[in-house]
Amino acid sequence: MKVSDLPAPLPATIADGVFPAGCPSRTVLDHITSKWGVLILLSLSEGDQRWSELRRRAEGISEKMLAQTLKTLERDGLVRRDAQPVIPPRVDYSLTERGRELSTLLIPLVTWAFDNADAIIGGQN
Amino acid sequence: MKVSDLPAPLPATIADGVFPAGCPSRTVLDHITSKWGVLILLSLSEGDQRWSELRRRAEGISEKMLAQTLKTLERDGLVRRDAQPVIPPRVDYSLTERGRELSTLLIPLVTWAFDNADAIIGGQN
DNA sequence: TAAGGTACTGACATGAAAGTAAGTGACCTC
DNA sequence: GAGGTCACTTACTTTCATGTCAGTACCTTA
Repeated sequence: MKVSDLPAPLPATIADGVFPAGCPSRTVLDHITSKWGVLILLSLSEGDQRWSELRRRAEGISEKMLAQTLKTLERDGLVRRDAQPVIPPRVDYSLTERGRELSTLLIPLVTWAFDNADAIIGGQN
Repeated sequence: MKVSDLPAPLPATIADGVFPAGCPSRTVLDHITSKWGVLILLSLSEGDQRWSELRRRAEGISEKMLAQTLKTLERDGLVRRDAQPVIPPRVDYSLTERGRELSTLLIPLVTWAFDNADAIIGGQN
């Protein structure tokens, strides 16, 4: 094993503690690691999408959860909502700069989960 | 259903769809993005730790949740449990190779959340 | 005339996740 | 022999995330 294989050290604030309860970072972490949050962010990292596309792509999501998750992500400044006043309605969702930043970190994680899923779940007798 | 049963390999499958409901990768993702799972993995990335140390560092966790989370992570092959038959008992927890791999992906994410938390939460009038 | 697409919202139900609190066993110290 | 330490387990309760379903407003296609 090489030294370079070791994980990068955590910032001292995080390392010691792990980090405080009730800290905003916990809330943010909860949002971005939520069941549907990850999926939405990932889906949008592929490009702008409409409500109905997201609904299809985040397989299994209910309309209520889609609305709720999008609202949270929008409030967090990760997703942009662009409603056009046409009939029938057309609403496009896209990542903000911050959202794109986040998705670049999320992608390796999800890719890893995807690659290791069989070994992890399969290896449990 | 196994991930390896899916038609296309990696980028395409994740990109398109986002990925299937009921897929093992969703389960794995749920484990590693769980509220306490992240904190435990992160804490252990700093080095081996005992039960009581983890309890302190993952601030706010109950004993029940600590036990449950550790069990899940152990089953997933991410955490190693080393119990010494001494009195009083001493149990050391550490990351497996797979766990260390994962933590290298988790750290940038958590660091990002930490760095952006104030801007995200604060920016919501 | 009816059915379907589009992007939602709101009321209600439920089930899983999480918290609370107490108990356990083997020993050691006071 | 009372109380403390350590690493848990178990039973019970509460909270919250999520699901289900119905409704809205307007237009298009069959």
